Amino acid sequence: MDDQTRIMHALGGVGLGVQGGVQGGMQGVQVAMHGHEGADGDARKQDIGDILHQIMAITDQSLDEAQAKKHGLNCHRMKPALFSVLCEIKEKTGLSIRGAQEEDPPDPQLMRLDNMLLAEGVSGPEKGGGSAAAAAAAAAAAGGASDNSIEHSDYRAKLSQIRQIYHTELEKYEQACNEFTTHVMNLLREQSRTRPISPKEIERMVGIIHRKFSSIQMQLKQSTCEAVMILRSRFLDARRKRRNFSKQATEILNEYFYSHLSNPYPSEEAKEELAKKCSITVSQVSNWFGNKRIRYKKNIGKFQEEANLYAAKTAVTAAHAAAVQNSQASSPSTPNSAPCLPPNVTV
DNA sequence: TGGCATGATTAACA
DNA sequence: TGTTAATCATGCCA
Repeated sequence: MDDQTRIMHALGGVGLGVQGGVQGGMQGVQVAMHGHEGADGDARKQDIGDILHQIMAITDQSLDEAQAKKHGLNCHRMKPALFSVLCEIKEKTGLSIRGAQEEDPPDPQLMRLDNMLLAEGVSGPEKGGGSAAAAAAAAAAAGGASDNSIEHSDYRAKLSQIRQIYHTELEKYEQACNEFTTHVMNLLREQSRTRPISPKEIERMVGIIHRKFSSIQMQLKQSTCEAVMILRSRFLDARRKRRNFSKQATEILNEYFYSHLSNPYPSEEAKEELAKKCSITVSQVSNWFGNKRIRYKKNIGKFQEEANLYAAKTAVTAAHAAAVQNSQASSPSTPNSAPCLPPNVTV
């Protein structure tokens, strides 16, 4: 590091390395201070040189010594002129540095995270404790399943919890960012009394701080998204929600299947009726019949026993119905009499 | 805990 | 659009 650069470093905290700027500045200092090049020019140059050397030496001194020296320099008669010229130099070079650091375009990853959090109802206005997408997904996944509402409310509660944590953390980050920014700005303002710091430089520093904090925020957003994804898969994935139908429902479906074995294709009306009886959805009935047909066809032998069982059951039911009908026809005055089963049928 | 049962999903097809 | 066939993922039981 050459002397001039060290001078500028000591003055501005930035290694400018712009020789023309420093030299021009030094001329400017002289012109500003004296307005002319006279006979005592050499002596004044020597004076400025002394000041600059004192400034340079500050960094090598102890705190107490430096403090005393700083006070002396602050009271020096040339300080205002030298300070304003150095500010001017720094402003010029600072602009050229900033030119190379244009505003970054919006990060696509951050945009994706923001969009997702918005869609899930984590960021933005609360959508009644959970997202519409989640509600739709849950409804589509479980249809009319009885425990759907319970699980969905559980999902909403968990999502709300994630949302709350996210906002608390976000608030903390913002507060920390503001506090840190204020702190740095105060420090810079304080330092601006002894070294040239332009408002634009402060602005740039604030930008750097904000960028650092937004990268931390991005991590928060990413982990929140992951949490939502896990929650979704845990609660809303239909395959995870598979529950065996009740024994009664399976019996009703099997009875229909085996009593229509020659054509096990229930009509839409029959499906609706079965769905109502079994407390399941029509599409669940369709799924059940689809699975049953293919599995029966694949292994008739295995299902034979079941088929016989349900055939017998159907026969009993039919006989029972017929008996009740006959009984009602012969003695209408005794509608509540015990069922009369055929002698060869055991229940 | 492994294996079977079973409900759901998906691609292909008529 | 409904069905088939394959497959997945979970539930259940010995």
